[in-house]
Amino acid sequence: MARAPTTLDSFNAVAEPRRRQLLGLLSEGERPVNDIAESLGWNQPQVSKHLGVLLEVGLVKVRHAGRQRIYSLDAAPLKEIHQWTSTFERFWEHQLDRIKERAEARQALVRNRGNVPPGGAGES
Amino acid sequence: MARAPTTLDSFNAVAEPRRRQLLGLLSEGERPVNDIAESLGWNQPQVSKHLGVLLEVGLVKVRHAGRQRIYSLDAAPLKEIHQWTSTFERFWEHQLDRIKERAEARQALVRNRGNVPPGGAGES
DNA sequence: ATATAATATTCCCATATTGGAATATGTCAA
DNA sequence: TTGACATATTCCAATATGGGAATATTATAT
Repeated sequence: MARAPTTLDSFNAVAEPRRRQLLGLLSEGERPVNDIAESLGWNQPQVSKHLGVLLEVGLVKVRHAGRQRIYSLDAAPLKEIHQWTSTFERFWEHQLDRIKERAEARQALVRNRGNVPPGGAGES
Repeated sequence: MARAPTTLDSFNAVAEPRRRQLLGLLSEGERPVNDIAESLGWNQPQVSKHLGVLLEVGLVKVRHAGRQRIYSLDAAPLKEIHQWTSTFERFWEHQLDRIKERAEARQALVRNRGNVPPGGAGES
């Protein structure tokens, strides 16, 4: 089996740094393709291809204006990613606290027994 | 050029649903490989391979315990993803508000002119 | 109808993937 | 040392990628 297509979901679509860059640009406002190409310094087909992926997963919308296609951000699918990462928030939120706790535990040992366990901080 | 390797960053590592599942399991506590394989119903080499990717991007840690390797979650790298998606939070937070606003604008037009313009807001 | 501008699509290449099967490595016990 | 358990690695197939170059499509103006 191969890797899941980038058009499968927003997790895969957004794994590509250039597509994140593209979304960042569109967060400033809607834009036609050539504008984007010039702003980012990419060539036009590459822009169209990346926009195609983003379109398939619903991260952008298109509006036809004459011969231009105006692309705009539709960030809703990012909500799923945000929510998924949120379920792990507690693991990095209290990281510093836990480090502090360990340091304090070592301090207590120093005060009680007068020596420092391996890898620990010295006494005050 | 090919797609970026899954071991490049957490964005790529986490694009695979099975790896998200694995992280979810590890969020309940550290576990040896065979335990994971049994819990998820995967075969052992697959578990080792996915753990290898997660290890390379720093999403898990290993501890050797006899012939077992106990893997544990290290969610810190997910913070970057969380923060990136947060950048777009305002776009989905006020989405319902904006839909409501458009609906109200149409209602106002109906009251004023007695008809509804196609799909959008007309003159004031 | 024709030329031109704006965008999308196709073809190609080098590379990486996931899963399965088989095998290798490492660690303990007797 | 030998055997058994726990885990990692290798080899394979099918598939998908992203970039470049060339080309096709679509829409406008004359």
